[in-house]
Amino acid sequence: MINSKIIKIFSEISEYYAMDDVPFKPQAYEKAVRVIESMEEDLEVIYKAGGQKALTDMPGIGRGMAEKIEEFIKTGRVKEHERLKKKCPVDLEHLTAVEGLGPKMIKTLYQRLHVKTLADLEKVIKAGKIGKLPRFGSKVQENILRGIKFVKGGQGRILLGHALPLVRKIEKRLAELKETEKVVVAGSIRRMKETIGDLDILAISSEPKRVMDFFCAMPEVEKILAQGETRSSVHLHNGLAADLRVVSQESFGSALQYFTGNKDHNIRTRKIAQGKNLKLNEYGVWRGKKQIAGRTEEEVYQAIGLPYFEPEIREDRGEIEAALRQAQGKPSGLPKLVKYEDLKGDLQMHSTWSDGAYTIKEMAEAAKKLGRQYIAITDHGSAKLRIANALDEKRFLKQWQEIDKVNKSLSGIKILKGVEVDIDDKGRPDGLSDAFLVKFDIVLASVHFKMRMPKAEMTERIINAMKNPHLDIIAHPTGRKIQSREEMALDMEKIMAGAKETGAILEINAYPERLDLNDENIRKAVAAGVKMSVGTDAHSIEHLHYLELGVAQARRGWAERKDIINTMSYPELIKFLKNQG
DNA sequence: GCCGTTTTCGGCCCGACTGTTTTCAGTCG
Repeated sequence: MINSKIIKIFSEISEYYAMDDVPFKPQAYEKAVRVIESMEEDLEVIYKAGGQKALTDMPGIGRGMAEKIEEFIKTGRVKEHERLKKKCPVDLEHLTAVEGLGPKMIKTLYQRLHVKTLADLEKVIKAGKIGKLPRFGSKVQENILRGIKFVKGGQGRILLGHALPLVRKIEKRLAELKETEKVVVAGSIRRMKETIGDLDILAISSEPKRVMDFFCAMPEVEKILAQGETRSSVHLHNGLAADLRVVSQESFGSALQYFTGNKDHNIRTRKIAQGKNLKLNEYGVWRGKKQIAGRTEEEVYQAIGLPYFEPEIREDRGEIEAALRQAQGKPSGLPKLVKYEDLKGDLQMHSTWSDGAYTIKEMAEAAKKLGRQYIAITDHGSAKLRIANALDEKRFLKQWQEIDKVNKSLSGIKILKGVEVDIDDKGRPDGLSDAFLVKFDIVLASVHFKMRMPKAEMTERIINAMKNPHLDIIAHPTGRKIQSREEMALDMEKIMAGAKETGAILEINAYPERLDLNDENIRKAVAAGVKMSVGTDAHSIEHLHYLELGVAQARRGWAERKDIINTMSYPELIKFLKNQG
């Protein structure tokens, strides 16, 4: 996969052009970086399949960049990048990560003091050499030192599921202030992106100063980066940066629209406004100096001739085009996204019978409290019994007795007898016979070992599992763990075609580290007409909340209610699973 | 450097905050 290398090279080219005030090129390279960051396919594969043409078909990639990608594939380098790097050979990746340090300052530091790395930078500041440079006063030095510390603290993006509890706590606390009329968390949290880089909080208040004072004094705040009347920025102890913006009622909708993003969606909407001789900014939609919209997002979108977009799909991944098609009465418009409350049950969780922390009864009671109508207990089944305390046929028979008992004693929730069975390297269920599997209400198949097989064999392995009529769902189909384990090598086109043909269901595993399928693969499944299920993979009652994360990814993947099987009622689902075989 | 149902040339989203610049550059989102 060469994408990360191209991303690094293009980012650096962008910074170098910015150092020299080259107009427009930096933004062009930045845009291309965002596009490449959000794609899954390997640029090299795309190039090998379709040459430069296939590359320039991507948004933001034109001839110049396609040539550079080609050059990198052929020679392993990009001459223009090397030329620029030679002029200013510095560790851009880490220097630019320092808050408040941009290309101009990095250039000055290199030219005047030969600063190349974070260590160099720390050294010259501590040696008192930096104060002689223009625009490097004591405050700047202090901020840079703090920024270096922050970068070294391993600052990265945080998993959505890990950030949400704190975010909601802060949101609630601000909302309860008497000085605030409304508080909403915007940004990637509102879009429910799988990882988030910072918090963007928006508030309506007629006393912004007091709200800002309160915000900056919260116990989670480690350092105040900026504090103004309309915007404040802080670093939190957990490594997240948080921004609070206070806006007026009249501008709340446009501010929410703007700070929800993403950036490319916003650029598109602003251009569309421009095309109608309007201006869209965070204060409203303007015709000349007259504000014509801004109180609500619906109003803002309407004013520029667009429908409302659910936050989860605001990624400039075709939603604007779909809306425009819809406006012209053409097919393939915006989807009617599955709703959070459409989910009736949870189709993967574990109990004390295998590696869960709570009994079947405790899980069922907790799920009922969350409004689930049914759950599937899917304890591990495998010949490799030592793994995750997996069950054999004998123990399953005992476990079923317990499920029957709990089903009798609990009203208002149904428990399905399920299993998450390992599949071997040929896609065969490991340790449980077909004659036994058929007795379960629902069977999940998953890969837990030999995850590094070559692409063709791994794809074959999964498709073989799909062909087995006793296996209903492929659990966490790609095996990835966000920020820690790569996806297994799979030909997703073939996987989708295989699922469509066999009627196999692909799981959207809602566990924060997994979110697997991810949003883009969900989109492919939707397009292929493949059904999906959402399961929390809960190992404790606290994890049952994760269902929301899975639905969020389904929404980000443009899934509708019909695409997700656990939007069905219990009787519908049982009938559906029986027909599946 | 990219892009195009008003364009293959002439545009390119827009504003807040900081610091030390006495009028604005740099950075960020």
